[in-house]
Amino acid sequence: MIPQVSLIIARPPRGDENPLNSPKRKRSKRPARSYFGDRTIGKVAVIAGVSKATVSRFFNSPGLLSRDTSARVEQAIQRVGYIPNLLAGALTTKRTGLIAAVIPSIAQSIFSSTIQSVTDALAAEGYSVLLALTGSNDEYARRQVMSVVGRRPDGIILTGASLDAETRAQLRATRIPTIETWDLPDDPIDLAVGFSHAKVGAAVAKHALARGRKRTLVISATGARALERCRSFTQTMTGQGAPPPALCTFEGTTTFGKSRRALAAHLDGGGRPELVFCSSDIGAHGVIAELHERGIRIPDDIAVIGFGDLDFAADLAPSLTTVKIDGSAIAQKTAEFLLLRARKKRIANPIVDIGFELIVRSSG
Amino acid sequence: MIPQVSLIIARPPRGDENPLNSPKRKRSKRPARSYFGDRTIGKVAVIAGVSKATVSRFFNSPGLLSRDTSARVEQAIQRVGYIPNLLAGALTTKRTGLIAAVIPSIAQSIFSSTIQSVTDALAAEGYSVLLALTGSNDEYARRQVMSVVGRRPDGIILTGASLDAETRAQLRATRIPTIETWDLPDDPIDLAVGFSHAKVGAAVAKHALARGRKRTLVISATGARALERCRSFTQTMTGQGAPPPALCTFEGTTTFGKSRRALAAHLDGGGRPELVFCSSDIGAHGVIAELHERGIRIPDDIAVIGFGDLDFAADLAPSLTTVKIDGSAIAQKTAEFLLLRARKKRIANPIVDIGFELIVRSSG
DNA sequence: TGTTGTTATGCAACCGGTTACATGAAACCG
DNA sequence: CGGTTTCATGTAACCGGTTGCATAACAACA
Repeated sequence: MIPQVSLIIARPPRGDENPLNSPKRKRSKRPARSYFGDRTIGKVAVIAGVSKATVSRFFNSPGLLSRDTSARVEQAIQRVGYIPNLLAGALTTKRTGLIAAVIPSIAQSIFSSTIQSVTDALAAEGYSVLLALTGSNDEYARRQVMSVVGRRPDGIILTGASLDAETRAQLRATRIPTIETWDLPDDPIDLAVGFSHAKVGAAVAKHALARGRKRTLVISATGARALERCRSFTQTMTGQGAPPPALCTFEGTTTFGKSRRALAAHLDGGGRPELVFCSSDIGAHGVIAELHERGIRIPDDIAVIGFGDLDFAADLAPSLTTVKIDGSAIAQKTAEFLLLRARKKRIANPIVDIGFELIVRSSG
Repeated sequence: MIPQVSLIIARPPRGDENPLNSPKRKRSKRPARSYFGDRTIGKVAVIAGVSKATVSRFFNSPGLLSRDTSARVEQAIQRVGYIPNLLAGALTTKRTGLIAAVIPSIAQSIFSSTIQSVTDALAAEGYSVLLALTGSNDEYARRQVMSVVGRRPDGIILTGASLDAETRAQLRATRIPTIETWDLPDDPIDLAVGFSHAKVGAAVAKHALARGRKRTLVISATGARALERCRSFTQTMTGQGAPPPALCTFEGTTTFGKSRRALAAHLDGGGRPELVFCSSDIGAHGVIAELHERGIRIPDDIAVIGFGDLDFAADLAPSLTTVKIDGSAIAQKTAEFLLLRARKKRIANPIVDIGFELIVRSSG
């Protein structure tokens, strides 16, 4: 009894008059109202004079309801301004309608248009995209991924993030459909849609050699994939008797300025490459600007090759020779895979090599 | 006693043989297993020999548990490989830890770095970002926003999207903290962090006039904000006796190529502006490229002014005169606002003008 | 008219957590 | 040493939906 008294004293929240004689008053209502107050399916049901189940069916299997009921429910929904709580539904159905996109950065990233396409494609099917930015810190990436898993997405798209073996194993253990894109890992977690960075490096090297350019410079970010292209470029060049390429790298994302200054430093240091291979078109753009400034002719004195075939590549002067990756094809295949998994269909070939194309324009 | 027996009989988990004599068999188990199977808080609790509540407290108020219990729970978590289901928790707490970012596009958008910063800042507090891409279609934007609301985010960040009055009203009615960024609407939904596009247009116009340039060309995307800058630029110019600026617009996002071709067309059509004002640095970049091609001197013959102070602006040749918006300050204030709202603190000044800066470099 | 389907709905048991309140044990106090 | 706190934990009622099963009302059929 005494605790009861102390309880009454401790709780004079709102109006609450008349708390007398309720010998075993059960839990008073929870405090934290959601912003939605009581605009729930239950309220709609009461107003429409039907059960919660019927309102639920109004949304999920409208065909079951009679014309009359359907109309009453619809009215009630309007009156209340009801918007279904997708979280609550997801708890039962085990389908959150969430797709996680894990990506190092969205600011001027080569991947962002892929994410854009995937998001568009999936939005049409009612999915929303959860964004997880990993930066280039591995430990941080791990935490981001685990946090994402806690939200039980229906799918995870990994793009450009490098995860350690343990995180990959944990991810596999969740059994969440996972798609690695823009790469073809040796040991995929689940599905993969990408291309071989090694082949890209080799193809560019062969092109350079075919044009008789042997002294080369690589300007690259330090991402694992960019370095892989660089490695195979180097290997192919030296394999054909060319001298090992010079290498300038920088941390983080590629920018126009970083790349431009990298080239400037190299030239000032006495470097005289016949060809510069950049890890991104953005970098190539910076290189072209610097060469222009110095009055060096492209490609006669120095050829330039980029990566990505970004929207401006064809419009540069000279137009940029680069490697085109069909990002929207990756996006499309990725969306398709996710939908197949959602429908529990078998996927015959879970690893898709989307290929790439060396687009030879005037710069090299 | 009987329930015990029936329980034993009723549960021959697999193989479902022997369904005899269960007169009122209760609901068989639900079909759709989640990917996580039964790795739930309940399982952990059983293994650790405690109640679900205790496991929950292990995560949410670890201080309450005894050293011993805490250790046992932790072990059980490890053994099970348990990852808490944030959705389930959110249902009770009414805090989803989700922040929705509504934005027209992330591919090469001036806003994407703001989203990036906000995401980083909020990730540290345990929030995840839900991405909603609206495109430039109003109806589509409306649907995206409503779909987002169904997920009950703890906050909504509106950037660059234009919503009709009804959608805005609905959004206000949800009482979800909403921040409009990169703009200062007349009638904000809730909070706003931005700057006046009209003032930007006016400032650029005054700068042009101060340098004696009267014949101008505006190359702009058709977004509401870009047009607003254009409008006030025009008004200020004509107000000072200059002729009305010529105007080239294009739909969708600004690209290097679109902008470059727009200028080319204008010049070919006989236009002879003294200054070109672009709605984006990307566009200005294209303009500079075209002027270079034609051997037109910048800024002596034609000056160029951009918008955004993107990372390459200072590195162009000539370096680009542009309007700098402190996107990370917007992001920081936005994150701060959201956290304040989450903690139910009062916000003294809900509309923040972050200002802008005209950065005069060599191009104009 | 009794039987058997259909249809449209309601009932209530979940989903996987959180948390107000209850409880038992140990610590503290005069 | 009885009474009061404090501490650690358990119990069970939610959160807001979904859905298997039951049922009532009718139509169709023999």
